[in-house]
Amino acid sequence: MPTLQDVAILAGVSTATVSRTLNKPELVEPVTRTKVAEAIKVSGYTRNEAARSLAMRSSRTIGLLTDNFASSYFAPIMDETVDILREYGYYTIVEATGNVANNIDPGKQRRAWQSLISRQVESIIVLSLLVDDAELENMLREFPNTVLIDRHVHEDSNRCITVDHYVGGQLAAKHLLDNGHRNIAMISGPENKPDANLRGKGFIDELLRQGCPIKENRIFQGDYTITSGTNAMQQILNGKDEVSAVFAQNDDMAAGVVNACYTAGIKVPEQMSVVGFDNSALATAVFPHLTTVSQPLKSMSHSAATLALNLSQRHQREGVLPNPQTHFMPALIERMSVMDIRPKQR
Amino acid sequence: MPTLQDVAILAGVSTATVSRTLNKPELVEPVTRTKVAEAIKVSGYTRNEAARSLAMRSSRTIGLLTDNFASSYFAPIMDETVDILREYGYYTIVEATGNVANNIDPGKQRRAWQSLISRQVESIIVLSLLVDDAELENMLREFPNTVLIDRHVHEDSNRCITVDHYVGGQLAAKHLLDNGHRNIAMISGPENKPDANLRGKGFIDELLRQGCPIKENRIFQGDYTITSGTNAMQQILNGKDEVSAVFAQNDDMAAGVVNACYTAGIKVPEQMSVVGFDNSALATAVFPHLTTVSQPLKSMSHSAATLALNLSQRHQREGVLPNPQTHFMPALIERMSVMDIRPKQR
DNA sequence: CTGTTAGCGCGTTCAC
DNA sequence: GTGAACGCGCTAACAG
Repeated sequence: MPTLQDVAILAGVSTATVSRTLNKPELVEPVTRTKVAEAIKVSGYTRNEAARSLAMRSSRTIGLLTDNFASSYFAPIMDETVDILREYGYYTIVEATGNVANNIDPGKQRRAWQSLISRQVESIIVLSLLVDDAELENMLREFPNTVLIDRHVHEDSNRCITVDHYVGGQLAAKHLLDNGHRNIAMISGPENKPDANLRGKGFIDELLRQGCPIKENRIFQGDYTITSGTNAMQQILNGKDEVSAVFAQNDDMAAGVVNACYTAGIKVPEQMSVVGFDNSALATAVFPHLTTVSQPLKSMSHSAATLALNLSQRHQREGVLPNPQTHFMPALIERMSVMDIRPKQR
Repeated sequence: MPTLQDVAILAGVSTATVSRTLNKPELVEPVTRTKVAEAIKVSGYTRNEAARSLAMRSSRTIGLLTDNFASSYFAPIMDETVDILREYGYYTIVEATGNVANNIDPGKQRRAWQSLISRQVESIIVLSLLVDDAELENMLREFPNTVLIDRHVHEDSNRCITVDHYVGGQLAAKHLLDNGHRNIAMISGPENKPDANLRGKGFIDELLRQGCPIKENRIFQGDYTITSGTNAMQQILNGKDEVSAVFAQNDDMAAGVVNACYTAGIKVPEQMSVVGFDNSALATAVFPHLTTVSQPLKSMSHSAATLALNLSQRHQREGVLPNPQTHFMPALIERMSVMDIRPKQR
């Protein structure tokens, strides 16, 4: 690997000049500029970011901490964030804790996080459902330049991107009610997850408010996995309870619900309506395409990136970007999995 | 951020000693060792990987280049590879080119790749369907320490992990034939992709070999997306051609096929059998669960990681690992989307 | 506009 | 077993 030094000699200038043509070309004579450019080309020089970071006391990189690549509902956020950050000349390094659903390993979480810090990231965006609250608190304390997406540990709105899951739950309830459903079941996400709890609470409250309280025995526990959705639905079906609609607190479980229905010979939406949550890739992969509650991932990514940038060293130099929106509202996406069962009027 | 220096002062020793206790603890007196450990703890020291890379002339990191996080069939490979590499004390830094299906941007590809190189990765694992062959050749030339997963540009088996797609196609054909299907259609992947072509060729050849050649007009062009599967299947259905089974060259398209069927009131597998390819997460999300051809992703990841390690600087020092298997065979996973239509025997 | 010089934080000889 | 000194590749003053 050729170094700045090599290029300098080749171009017959000093290393400082090469560095300048690379970083502040306007400060260097056009003639030497091309001379240097030439030397860079023929030598195949690539700058050493490690050395650069050291010298600048700034890595110009931000870290993204996620659970795992395979089951991330948030893959679109990752793509978007990386893109935005790159526009601002920032690197993103993404680390996965390797946690999968119920198999979480705090050791790996910490190592992944440590790895980001030792790479001198200027801030960290946490995009994880599986790092628990206590651990998150620790991370926040040890490394304050942290932006949380959809986690509520810290109340500083400068560090948290949030979505109103409660409203999301309400949206789901309203939609079902509007379509004439009265016998409604719900499949919850993991018990200890605030987002899941909020979705449930919004749903239940709205049902109650509209005079159609949900029955206790129509609430089933799931854990956001497809199979948990399938299992819950089987219970519902076996119960011989006359349910006409189900709200699954995420799309994976909703897909499981659809599976259970068809396996049992129940048609969706003709005999069973289902509403999901997240508007994940699955929603348009299964039949029928899922009516679901979507989060504005793109906007959220943008805010997260902006917040991370503002927290970084850039802050002190080029000034901060205007503070972006941090609280977002979900929206109901109407597709094919809910049927209007109101009596036809003529 | 505290530095080695800070720790040294705090512990009342030299920086060299701190460095040693960190990297070669056996060379330092137990007493001072604990003294240093203490100082590290109270100061909250984290080592600066940038400085370390510089001094060691080695980053101990390998790069993973992929298309994007959102639509990657290879997410499991990424998770697995990162895990393995970490076991060997190696960092993985993953970059996405941001390319999506038909929207590929060579500029972004190159930037993502450059970014890896400037971070001094010791080798690169390419896990991409969307970087084209010519570009791949360039990368290989400029940076030879590259491992290719499921791409065949370079014939060096030390650098290529391959899967036998041809055999995969055969497997799909055999399975359909074994279940009594004779009127079979196929939906191809992108035209210019060798993997897709091979899957198709294996399928067609096997059908021919068993005396049941596929009709020209039963081959439809897709592009690996769900909607392309749906569209192709609609054509098949509209054609009033008596097809009893469809082979989709990947699971996404197979999901699209199932969608089209149910939309048209055709039951899968009762009225239409379908076989997919990849054994992706989708395969067990849709109804019915897809019978599909799977690639041994875990083994492939292991090989890729090993190859990357052997190519890295580690090579010259600690010696290389035994060369792993590089060519893999797919397997048919039987689930619920194919029906046996052979006449019942008594 | 360009060259000289001095570190950034760490690993590594080489003396002691 | 430990410390002093040097250098990795680069940027950032400061002169000129």
